[in-house]
Amino acid sequence: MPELPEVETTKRQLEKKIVGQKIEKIKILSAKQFIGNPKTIENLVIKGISRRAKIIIIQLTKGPMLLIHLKMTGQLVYADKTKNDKAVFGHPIPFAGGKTLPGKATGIIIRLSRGQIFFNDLRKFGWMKITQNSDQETKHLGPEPLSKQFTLTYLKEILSKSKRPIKAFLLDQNKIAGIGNIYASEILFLSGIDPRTPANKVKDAKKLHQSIKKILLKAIKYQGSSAADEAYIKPDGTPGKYQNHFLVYQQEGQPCKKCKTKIKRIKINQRSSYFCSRCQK
DNA sequence: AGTATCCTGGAA
DNA sequence: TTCCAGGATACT
Repeated sequence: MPELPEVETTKRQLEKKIVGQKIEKIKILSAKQFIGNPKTIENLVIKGISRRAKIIIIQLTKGPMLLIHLKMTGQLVYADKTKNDKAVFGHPIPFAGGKTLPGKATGIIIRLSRGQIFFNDLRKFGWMKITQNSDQETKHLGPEPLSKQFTLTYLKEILSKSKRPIKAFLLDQNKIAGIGNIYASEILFLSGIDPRTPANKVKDAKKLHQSIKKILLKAIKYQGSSAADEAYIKPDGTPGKYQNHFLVYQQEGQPCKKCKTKIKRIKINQRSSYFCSRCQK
């Protein structure tokens, strides 16, 4: 699930907690989700944490990095060490909202000097990967939409080269990195663009460019979206709040916030797309 | 450009 | 029982 705003929120919260801590032990419960030999990064110290598109990058002393992709249902939850879990690593500990960790979806546990990170992922699409060089995973990605590299000129240029529906186009990580299914719909509503419009037929690229930045910044401000089933929660175990501000996503049948027309849901490339047929042309 | 696939569970 | 879900890739 997590898209740029959720991954950015996760990165910011984790940063405050884990930088400077030593990785003591990695426990893998879901083998296919961990790529590399965990022993090679045990006893290394976390130097920093960053984000590229939807990938979290944890930098370690001596060079290696731990890359993490949450895919649809991944969560990274952090718990400080308490008297309860001091003795037994991986032993269930009480957590926010009456939950216990590890839970059924916990696939990987990283024990740090002063706490633990739980990687939970119901659908098991997410992964962690040890690498010396993140180029392989990031070189194909387009610019970060909130960076200076993402200019109006660039957007116009890539739009002109594609006939794909603009909704599918926005999900293409090679063009712009970090937008996912929630925010693609939100962005197009704010832009007043029908999601089926071929990319090269988009008239107001400037409006689209502004809307991409606006929506992503607003979603970061609200710490991401925890839609329906809490597939996404923040490292502190609590949900984000952008779902309380959805313009069209998951609003099928609800009145459009601008004109009261019922919001429609259609499939574009197998993915639900929400829009107002009156406001978006 | 489309479709199938990795997985699990909740809702219709 | 079928459909649906914040992602991305490997195929035809």
